[in-house]
Amino acid sequence: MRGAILEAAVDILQREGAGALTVRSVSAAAGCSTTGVYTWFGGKHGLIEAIFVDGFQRFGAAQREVPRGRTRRAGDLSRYAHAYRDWALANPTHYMVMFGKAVPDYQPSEQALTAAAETFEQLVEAVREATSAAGSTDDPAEVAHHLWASVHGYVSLELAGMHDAGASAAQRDRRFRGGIERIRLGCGI
Amino acid sequence: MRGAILEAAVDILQREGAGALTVRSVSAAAGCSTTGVYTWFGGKHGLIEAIFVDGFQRFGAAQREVPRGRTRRAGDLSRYAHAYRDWALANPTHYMVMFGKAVPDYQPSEQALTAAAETFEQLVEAVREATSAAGSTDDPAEVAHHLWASVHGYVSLELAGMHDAGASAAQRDRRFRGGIERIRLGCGI
DNA sequence: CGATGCCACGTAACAATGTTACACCACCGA
DNA sequence: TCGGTGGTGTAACATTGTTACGTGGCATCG
Repeated sequence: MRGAILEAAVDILQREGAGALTVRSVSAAAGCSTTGVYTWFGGKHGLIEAIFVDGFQRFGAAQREVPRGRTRRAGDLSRYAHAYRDWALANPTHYMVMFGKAVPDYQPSEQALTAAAETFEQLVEAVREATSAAGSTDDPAEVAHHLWASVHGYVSLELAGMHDAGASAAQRDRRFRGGIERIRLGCGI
Repeated sequence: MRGAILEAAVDILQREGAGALTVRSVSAAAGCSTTGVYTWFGGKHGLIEAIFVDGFQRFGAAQREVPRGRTRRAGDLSRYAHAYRDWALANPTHYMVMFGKAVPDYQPSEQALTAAAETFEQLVEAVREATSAAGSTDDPAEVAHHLWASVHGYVSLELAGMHDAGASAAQRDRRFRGGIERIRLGCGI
């Protein structure tokens, strides 16, 4: 039952948005009564938390599926960036629950943030190999945080619609590719 | 009356968060009935839109108050970045309404996004001077978007609590300063 | 085998919220 | 003076999160 509720909740979130994610709609889609959400998740807050953690697990799984070169080289990181953006664009509402306060008054618990941090650790590990291969002395965790923040910034602005009005998908793709280059090499000023 | 309602709404948003921003609470704080929100803003949606536009106006004003050097040099941009972060940390809920989908089912209208774009134009102008001073041939709009996205990414992750658990304010400040350097010079891999 | 307790579940209710219908009243032009 | 227009308040409605209470099935134990 717990799995069915969570699955229904994620499905509604993806298809109809955060505003349609109500206890009644979820329980109806899961085939139970509203009380089911309370017995299994303690309330809507707990359900959102489960969605949050589930999102980072799916997100981390998508990152792990990024094909790796024989030896980790700098260019490989652009594949992570594209995989990051692809997942976010494919799951925009889910992404916004994880990063954008899409649900008012929801604050992830310490455990939930720890689950998120585990996903981040994957990136740190990849960066660690890349920095050592590139002979850099930078702290991998700081570099990883920088990559995460920069890519998240691009994705977040894109999801918020903060683009030139009417930018096509191809234009957005090109802008993101240029962004990856600037993340790697600096902005030139 | 319209100004009183908007002022009350922003005040509640800042002090109690997006979850406490209800039509009744706003109208009570503004000293009118719930109908007032409908006569002046057409509903909660219109009120949020007004808050959105108001936020970008305040945000743009804060950016314009950044002291400028005699000639715009590259280093000046770090002052913009710090002003950006300072405003966001001082107005976290307002910032999240503008960028983070803090209110479910709210999608900024074309006009609202245009108002946001005007604030962005200020940054483009500043970048234009800096790129020409630095002899760069990059498109200022692309560089400005890159700066915006990168700084927004740092700020957004910080507001979302995506940090090492228990990072102090000083540690967060230092991380952001390092981030600005990496934005300018690249991440090293 | 029968009794007992526990746990999942549903029904129904409650408070809060966004929204709307309707009446009221001040003001203004004819 | 009269009619109308527009801002205002009251009250109601549908929806949402939440909880109290009753029910039934299932395991455990005498």
